[in-house]
Amino acid sequence: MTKAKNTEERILEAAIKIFSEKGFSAATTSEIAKEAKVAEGTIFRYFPKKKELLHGIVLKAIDLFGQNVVVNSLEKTIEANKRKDTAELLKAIIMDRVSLFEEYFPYIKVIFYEIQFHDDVRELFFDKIAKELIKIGKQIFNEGKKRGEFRDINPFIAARSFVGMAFMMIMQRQFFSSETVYVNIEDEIEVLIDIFLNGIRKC
Amino acid sequence: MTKAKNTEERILEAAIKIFSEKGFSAATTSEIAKEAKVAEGTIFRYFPKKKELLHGIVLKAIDLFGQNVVVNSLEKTIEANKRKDTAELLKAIIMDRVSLFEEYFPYIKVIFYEIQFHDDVRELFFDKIAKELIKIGKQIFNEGKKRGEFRDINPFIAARSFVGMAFMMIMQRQFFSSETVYVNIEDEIEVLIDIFLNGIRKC
DNA sequence: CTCTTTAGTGAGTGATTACTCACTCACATT
DNA sequence: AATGTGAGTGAGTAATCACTCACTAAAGAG
Repeated sequence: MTKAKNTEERILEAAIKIFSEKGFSAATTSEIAKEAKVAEGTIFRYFPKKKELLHGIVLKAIDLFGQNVVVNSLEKTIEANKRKDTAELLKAIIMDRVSLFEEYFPYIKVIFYEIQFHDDVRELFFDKIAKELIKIGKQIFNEGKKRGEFRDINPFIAARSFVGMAFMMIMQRQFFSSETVYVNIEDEIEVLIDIFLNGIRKC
Repeated sequence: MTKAKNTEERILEAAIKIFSEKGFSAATTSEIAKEAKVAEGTIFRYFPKKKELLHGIVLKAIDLFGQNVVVNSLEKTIEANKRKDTAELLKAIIMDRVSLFEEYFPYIKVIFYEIQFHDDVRELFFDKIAKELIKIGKQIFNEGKKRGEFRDINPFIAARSFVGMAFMMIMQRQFFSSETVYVNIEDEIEVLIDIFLNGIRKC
């Protein structure tokens, strides 16, 4: 039982590694088996089809997301909102999640890229992650709006814009870090938040 | 000769279609052949390896980009900057490129996906497209800065942020259009520009 | 100790893949 | 009319793929 759980975990971790390196289609089950140090047949005991490995990854990501992002950030939102202004709150939330984001980047990468080819992945992602993210975003945004800090901007577009800014930063850092000038990631995030909040703030 | 050029074109167009639908690895040369209405062997006369099809697509995208974006937008930048402010200029440039963007979305999709797996694609993209985009972005930004319209923000981060906002919008529209409320794309872009310019503007 | 169960194995399999090559045939050249 | 050329063909091939299954080993139950 303990051994079994361990094996399944090892297979999933290997799958995440290989999928994020090569993409779902280019990854082979034999390579995943080698990485997980199990026989190829063992994979199919736990995941009867290759695609179920992908589902396993998405489900694990949803789980991790639920643990680390939703609960935690909502708590902080409510707690910190009593003392600080929205800018500082947002900054605190994002900064707190930078390392988490980098740690789970392989998951993000796999989900983000395979979303376009697999409808089931897309639906899972949207229902379990995107909706929650949108909810949190709107919540924070509406809080600031109520206090008169923000202008009257569609909160969905605002939240999506910020995610896009952050996403592009991560992408550039991942793929073109050597070609572009290096800036400390915390400094960069401060700039992002600065641009974004100024963008939606009354002034 | 004319027939030959036609064949190569047809193969490339079929490849773009299939690659953007399934990704490079999941796409098969036989399917591309069927789509292009040539024998499978014909593909390998023009593109000896499957991967050269991918290169062909990237090169074609670079070509289209050079024709439609770089030259055109730089001209417009210089010309329009004499009368309008940066907000209007930016709006004009983006609006003008929306339909172009949607038309060439399969190219963008393929390049964006494969960039992470193929160093050669990455280098081509960076040298021929990203550098130009950064240059244009900086140019527009510095123009506004010189006039005292903008605050002192790293122009690279600013430009990248805007691209990220737009990119996320396109992504959401492509993959989650049915799940989210539909807003006219022109209105959305106005919001994006509004947030962005407010974000970098002095006030 | 025997029997049952169950996790793990890896050689084997049919299907599919990228790629080859001997071939065709509509032309142009002589 | 005879010959040469090269774009286009598609059956063929070796390699590789996801997936299967008869098996082993270990451990727990009786």
